[in-house]
Amino acid sequence: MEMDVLAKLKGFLASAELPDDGRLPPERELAQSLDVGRAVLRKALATLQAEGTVWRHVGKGTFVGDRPIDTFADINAMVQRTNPLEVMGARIAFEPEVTRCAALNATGAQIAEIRNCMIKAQQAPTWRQYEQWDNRLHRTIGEASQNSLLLGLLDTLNAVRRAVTWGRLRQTPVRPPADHHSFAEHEQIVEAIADRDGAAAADAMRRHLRSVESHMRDMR
Amino acid sequence: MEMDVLAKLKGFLASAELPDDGRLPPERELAQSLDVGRAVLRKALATLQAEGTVWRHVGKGTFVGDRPIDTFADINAMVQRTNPLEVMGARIAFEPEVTRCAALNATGAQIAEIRNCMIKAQQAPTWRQYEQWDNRLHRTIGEASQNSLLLGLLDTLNAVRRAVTWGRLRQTPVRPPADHHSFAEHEQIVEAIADRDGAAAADAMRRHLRSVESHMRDMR
DNA sequence: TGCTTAAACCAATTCAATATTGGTGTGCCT
DNA sequence: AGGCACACCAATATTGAATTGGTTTAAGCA
Repeated sequence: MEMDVLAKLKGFLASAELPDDGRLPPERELAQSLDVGRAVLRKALATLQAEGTVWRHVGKGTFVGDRPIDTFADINAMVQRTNPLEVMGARIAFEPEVTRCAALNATGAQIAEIRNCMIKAQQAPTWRQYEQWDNRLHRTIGEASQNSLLLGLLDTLNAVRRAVTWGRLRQTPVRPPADHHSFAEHEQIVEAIADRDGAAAADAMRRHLRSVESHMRDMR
Repeated sequence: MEMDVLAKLKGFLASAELPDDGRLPPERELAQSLDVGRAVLRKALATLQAEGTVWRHVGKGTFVGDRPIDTFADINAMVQRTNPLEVMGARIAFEPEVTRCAALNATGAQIAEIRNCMIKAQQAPTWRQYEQWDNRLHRTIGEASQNSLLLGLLDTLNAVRRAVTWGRLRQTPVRPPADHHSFAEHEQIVEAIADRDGAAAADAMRRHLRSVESHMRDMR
């Protein structure tokens, strides 16, 4: 039998320069290069795969290194373990710092959109639409941080929040009152971001969320 | 002028059966259906969009309902969109606040375990084991926040971090030097938590992560 | 028999070309 | 002015062909 296809293969891996993603040529080409049949090459590749130095997938190819993790941040698990109080705690811990980054990195267009969301929220004729614009305001602040990972975490947080807060949508009054506490707080946040004042922005967001939290308690 | 294109459009929305994703026909078709020019239709659609009953995007179409935020709880998606610099930015924004919560809420047992992780990290004979204990230290701090949602977000952040930082494992020296900068920084963090001093804990963690970040830059 | 090779086929995936779609401008008409 | 038809653009969707790991089959060779 072909005595050491595996050794030959390892030699190839050592010598050949692989693209930065670690992909190595398809089986058919590689078999020709190494002057081996495909079946034998596959056996060697199988052992490499078994010992973890290589991973492969139909249609994608064969790669050296570790298989990319396919773990989802299980939002359902978080939802089951947490509660509205924790959600507010997490928001109070997290969002002010996101806001600080936003104040330092937001583009002019993003500041304009944040301000637009604020105005639309103030003018919202129903609570439904108010919350829609409020959500969008907070998320645009996340985008303005210019950090896609922070944005991803914020989205996760919001997904959990929506799942936890579900069902208890406010429908008591028809529309947010003109002196709704959030309006002034939103303005302070937007002002601080527009001023590029990170500390003030973080403080304003923290005050806003604390205010939301206390009103949540009042509602029960 | 066409007096009530908007009313006609709303009538269409009410009568016509939309596909379950809420997509409505493209502008050109819709204009013909309603027997209106595209420009006027666009004006009506613009108001609908402004009042939030509709969202639109180039290439996608026009949809009724809320714009779906492209929430990526998918860690792989986060990994692909982010980079090591963003990861450090997110850690610097997020972990200090988690540490603050930990200082306020940690149990005695958790403080003891955090301290234990710190000692084990100092004594680690290899970089591999050092990072293992370092990871566990940071995660125990997350547990000590007593907020399962914060912990979940921290886990997500760490999963992304591991995936992004993968492959560039340090192997230069055999073991962390005795005067490694992290050791003193870890002690400050643990002290502040043990003192129940939230602000000091957050500051210490922030200094620690900034230090890690600067050393990362030096490595290049 | 026992093992390899070559070839054909399959399903998952990628890739490139094409078609749609919202956004924008221009000229023409009333 | 304002409505309309038309042409263009950039972002997105869609489609079809090519690629790739996996599997089977048959032939070749010891």
